[in-house]
Amino acid sequence: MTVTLADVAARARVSPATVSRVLNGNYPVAASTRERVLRAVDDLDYVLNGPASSLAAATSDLVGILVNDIADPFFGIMAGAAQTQIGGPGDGSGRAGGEKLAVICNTGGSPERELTYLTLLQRQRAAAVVLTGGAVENPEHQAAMAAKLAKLADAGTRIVFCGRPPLPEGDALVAALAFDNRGGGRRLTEHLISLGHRRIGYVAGPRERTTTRHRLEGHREALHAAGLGAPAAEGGAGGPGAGSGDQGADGDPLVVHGPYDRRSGYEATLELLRRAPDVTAIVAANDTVALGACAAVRDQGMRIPQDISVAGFDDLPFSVDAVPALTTVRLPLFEAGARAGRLAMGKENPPPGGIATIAAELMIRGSTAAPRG
Amino acid sequence: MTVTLADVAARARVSPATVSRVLNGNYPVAASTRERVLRAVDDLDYVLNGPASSLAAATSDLVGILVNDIADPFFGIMAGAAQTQIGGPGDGSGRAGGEKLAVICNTGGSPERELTYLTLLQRQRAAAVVLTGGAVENPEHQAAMAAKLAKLADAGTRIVFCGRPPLPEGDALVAALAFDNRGGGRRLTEHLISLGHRRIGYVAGPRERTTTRHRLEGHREALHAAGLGAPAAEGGAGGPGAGSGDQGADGDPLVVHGPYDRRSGYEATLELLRRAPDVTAIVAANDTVALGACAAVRDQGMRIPQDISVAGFDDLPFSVDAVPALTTVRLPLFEAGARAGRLAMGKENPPPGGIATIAAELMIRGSTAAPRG
DNA sequence: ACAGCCGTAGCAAGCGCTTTCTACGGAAGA
DNA sequence: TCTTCCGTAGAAAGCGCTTGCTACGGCTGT
Repeated sequence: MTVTLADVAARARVSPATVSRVLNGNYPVAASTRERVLRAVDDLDYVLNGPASSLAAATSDLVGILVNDIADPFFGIMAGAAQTQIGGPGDGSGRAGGEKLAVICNTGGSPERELTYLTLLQRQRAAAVVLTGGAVENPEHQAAMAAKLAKLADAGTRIVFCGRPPLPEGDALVAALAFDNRGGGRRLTEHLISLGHRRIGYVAGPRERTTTRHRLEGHREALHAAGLGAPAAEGGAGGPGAGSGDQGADGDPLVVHGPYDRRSGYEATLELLRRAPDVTAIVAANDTVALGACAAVRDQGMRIPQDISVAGFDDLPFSVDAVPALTTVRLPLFEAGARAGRLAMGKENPPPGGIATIAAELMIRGSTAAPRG
Repeated sequence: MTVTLADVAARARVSPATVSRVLNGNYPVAASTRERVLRAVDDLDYVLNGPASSLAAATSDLVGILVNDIADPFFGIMAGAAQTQIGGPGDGSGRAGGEKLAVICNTGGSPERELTYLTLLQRQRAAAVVLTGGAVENPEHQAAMAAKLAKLADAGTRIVFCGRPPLPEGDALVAALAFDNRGGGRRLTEHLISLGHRRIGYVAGPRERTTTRHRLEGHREALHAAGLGAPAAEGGAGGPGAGSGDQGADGDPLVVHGPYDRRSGYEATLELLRRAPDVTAIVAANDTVALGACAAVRDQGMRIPQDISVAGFDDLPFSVDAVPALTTVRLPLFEAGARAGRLAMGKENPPPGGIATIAAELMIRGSTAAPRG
């Protein structure tokens, strides 16, 4: 039923070995023979059997891209950009050789699924794996990840981090592209402070996430530098047994944690406004959350930015269209994703030290202004 | 270096066949033996070799999901939902059996890449393929797609369409979930007409796209029904050699085509306003385009909806947060994606006739209102 | 007590491809 | 003219797993 290499070989009157070599193009084959083989391939409509090929060659052409939530453009943009460098033609060069299949895996932010996907990828002998987004800061999980990644790495899989810091036990085998979340967070809050804000609410992302922590730390750095610091809750690996409440278990009433979604932004903002009616600005963990925050502020009958300023993070495409346009921190998601893709393909050399920090740029727009006289 | 089935077998003092059967769980194995094997697997940290397994079993656990643009939440939501039903655990049942690896492939809307991915998937002997989004209405491409899909289908790959109509030569092997784009488009325009609008501009998606055509047809149906029809340009497979201009080559000056992105919405709206300064409403091909349209309207110094109404399509998450909130047509993207995933997994029976139409719901919000007296 | 079964486990034959090693013919060098 | 070498093609040995078929006890039925 299905056409095999041998069928093609028979039709081209050559040996299977020759057909394989023509297809892989890594061995000298006379032009006339090649042509005959190619014609046979065409005539028979032959399609290589991937599993068989991978088995024999001990490598596959799969590249995994792990994301927390593919419905979120933050990840969609990075994943799409990475795929640009990995799969299909489209690089204009026609049916180029480096054809790989990019596999986007949606972990939903769950550590178990992350590990499961890594196993699945290991099972497929993936050529490379790109890990995007923030990592979960759970020692146990991190250890499991490190072990798994080490195993993948020495099975020949290239590992690339994109927008997340490398694991503590970072081995030299990985390349990492980390966003300057801390610096971006700091500059954003500095901007607010320079406008005259003194009481700033912060809608943070989920706890135990590097991204969440770094952005929040940047925020606090700015606050402290301006002498506005809340009780310092920094350093250490987070207080033990902080419970799961959204309440500022850090002891800081001006910070509320929640998932990275609109609803969380809405509710956390309401909570913040209840706790501290005197806040004049709200910083959200990301743009999506900021949108929810804006809605909440508006529903409370306040105007942005006259009554209260709101800022986001990421500069997703829709942020410029918010009304007023959202002040935020721009992360070059597409560029970073593309670079990660290139790194995964071995098309680009890893940065010195294996890790590069990607700058974040403050985008000042209409949603922030000086507090009312 | 790498642990193989045989190693596990040796350690468990059984034959490789037995280990395989324990792992696949499709053959009776005594409990005690199973336990011994499982322990050996654990001890050795064994990971199945996917390619070898796929080769021997002539099936793989890959499921492909084709999307036009993964950075667009429209696709991200569907893909994520589908993956929910396909990959990883997370269904609460722990390491269930039906573990599959969902592969999201980003075609960028390009026919060639679509075909390329299908070939790659065919090469991997994918268990199923989910095609999302509108199809390109190019006879040649459609024929190629039909041929490719037929080949996939009789290689045992399940084919599911999600949010796109099945191919003309629809064989019974596929299940299709089609959005009621035409009906949604019609109701949206009817709503505008009922508010009193008579001159309605339309920012359409790219030509040669089923989605674009259906939404536009719905719009025109409503117009005609109200006796507002422009020169009827319907039926037929589109005028030949219409050139590539954005201009209303259909002959309808109130319609401008462009890609499904914000920028296109912005520019097309400017063009529309120039051509017909008397329009009182603008319907966009989708929400993203609508955001661009809103920006353009605002930049022209007009207010929404007092001076001009704007409507979108899809009801993406950010639409409710636009200011004013966007009137649009809600498509149950998540539900459809999940259902497609289930269909792909064979967890759900295909709808009668193989094709189901998914209803679109009109969401009336603040961006549309009666035109100024 | 013996034939016949059922429940389990092993044997061995591939699955379709890659790749090392060998072979062969002709061109170039001696 | 004979040897050497290069360019090119074939033979064959796996890659690690699945699975049809066979084999072997102990149970049941008569």
